[in-house]
Amino acid sequence: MVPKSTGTTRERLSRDTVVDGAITLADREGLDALTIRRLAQEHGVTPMALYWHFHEKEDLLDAVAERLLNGVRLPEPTDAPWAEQLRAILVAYLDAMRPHPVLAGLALPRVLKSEPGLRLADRVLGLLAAAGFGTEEASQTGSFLLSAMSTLITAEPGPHKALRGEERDAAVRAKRASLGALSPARFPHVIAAADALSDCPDDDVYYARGVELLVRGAQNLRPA
Amino acid sequence: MVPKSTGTTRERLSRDTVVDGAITLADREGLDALTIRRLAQEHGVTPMALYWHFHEKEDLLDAVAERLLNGVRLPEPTDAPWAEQLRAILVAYLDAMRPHPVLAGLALPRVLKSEPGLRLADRVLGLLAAAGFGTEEASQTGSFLLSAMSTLITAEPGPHKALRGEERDAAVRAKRASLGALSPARFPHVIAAADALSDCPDDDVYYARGVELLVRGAQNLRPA
DNA sequence: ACCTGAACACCGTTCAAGT
DNA sequence: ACCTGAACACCGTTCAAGT
Repeated sequence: MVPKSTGTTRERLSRDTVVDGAITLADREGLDALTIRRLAQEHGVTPMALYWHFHEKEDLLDAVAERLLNGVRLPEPTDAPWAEQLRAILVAYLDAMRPHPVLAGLALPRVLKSEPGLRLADRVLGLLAAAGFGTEEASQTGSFLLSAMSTLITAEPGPHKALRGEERDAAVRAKRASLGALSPARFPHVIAAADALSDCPDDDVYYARGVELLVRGAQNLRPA
Repeated sequence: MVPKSTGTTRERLSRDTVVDGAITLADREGLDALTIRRLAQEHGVTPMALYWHFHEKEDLLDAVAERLLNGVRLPEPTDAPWAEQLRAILVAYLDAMRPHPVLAGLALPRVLKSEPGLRLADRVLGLLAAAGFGTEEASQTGSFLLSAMSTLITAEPGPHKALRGEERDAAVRAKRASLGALSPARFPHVIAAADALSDCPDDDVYYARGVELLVRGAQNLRPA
C-alpha cells in the first residue's frame, strides 16, 4: 500500500515546489534554461506533468512573479515625508529582486496582475497622490519608478552578480579587454571608464545612488 | 544571362535587407515572431540562406541593434550647461527608439558593442565627467540613464504604441476592466488610476516628464 | 559567392490514456 | 487527482551539396 520509496527524492509535485524549482533553475542557469522540459527533468517528471499544475507556461511565470513580489517587505506607513517613505518602498522592492537578477524583468510587468504587486502599486500611488501628483502623473511616475528598479538591476555594470567565481571573472576580463582595445582618440571617456564599466565594485553604493537619483528626481518634478 | 525575373520581388539577399526585414517584422508582430525561419520565409528564402549573412542569430540581433543605434541623432556639443546637453542626448536616444518599442530592450545591452553606441556612451560619460562625476559614479549613472530610456518606453502605461487600431483598443479595454474589477477597499488608489494605468493619453508629455525626472535626479546627485 | 535540403536536438502544447 | 506516452508544429543550427 505504501508507495515504494525508490530512495530518490521524488516527491509529489505541487505548484509551490515547481515554482521553487523554476526560481533556482533560472538563478543558476539563466532565463533561457527555464523551460518546461528542463524544469520537468529537474523534478524527475514528464514535461506533461507540469501541465496539470499550470495550464500553460505563462501561468508558471505568473506564479514565479507572484512569489518574488511576495518577498517585498513593504514598510508600514509612517509620518515621515512622502519622499522618504517612497525611498523605503523602492529599497524594499530592490532588496526582493536583487537575489534574482534574471527574474527581475519577469516580475515587473506582472505587478498589476498579482495580489502582492497590487498592494505595492497601491502604496506607491497613494504616496504620490499625497505628494500632490495628479492621477495621471502619479500613474506614469509610479510605473516608471518601479520599472527603474528592475532597470537598476539589469543595468548594473558588469555581468550579473548571480554569476560566481571563475566564470564571472572571465566575463569581466573579457569585457574590460574589449573596451580597452578601443581607439583612445575616438572613445576617450569609454576607455577611461573601462574598469568601471566592466564590473561594479560595491553594489550597495551603486543601488543607493540609483534610488537617490530617482527619489530626488521625483521630488523635483513637484516643485515642493 | 539576365536572371529570370519571376515577377516576384525576390531580390538577392544582403545583411542590410535582412536587418530591414527583421525590424519591420518585429515592429509588426512582436519580438517572438522574430525567428530565423519566419524571417527567411518573409524574404522568400530558405532559413539556411540567412546563415550565410549572419553566422548565428545573435549576430543578426547585433546588427539590428546597431541599425537602431545609428538612428540616434546626437546633438553637437554646445556651451549649454551639462544637464541641458544631457537632456538633449537622452531625448535623441528616446526619439530613435520610440518607433520600435519591442526592440528598444534589444539595443540597450549592445550599446558598448557597436560603433554608434560607443559614440553615444562616450558623449554621456564626457558630460558627466565635466559635471564633476568621478569615473565610477559616471559609469554607473550613465549606464542607468540610458537604460532608463528603454525603461520609459517599456513602462509606458497601456499596450505598446506599435499596436494599432481595434486590437489596441481591445487590449486597453481589457486592462481597464480587470483593474476596475478589483476591491475598492483594498486597492483604492489603483482603482482611481485604472484609466491612467490602462492607456497613456499623451506620449510626448509622458516622455518629457520621464526625462525631466532623470535629469533633475542626476543634477541633484551632484550638489552643484 | 550565395543558396538549398536533409537532419539533429531542442521547444511548447494537445490529446488520449493509464493508475 | 495526478501523471505518462505519443504526436504535432514549431525553434536554432550543422553539414554536405548544388549553382
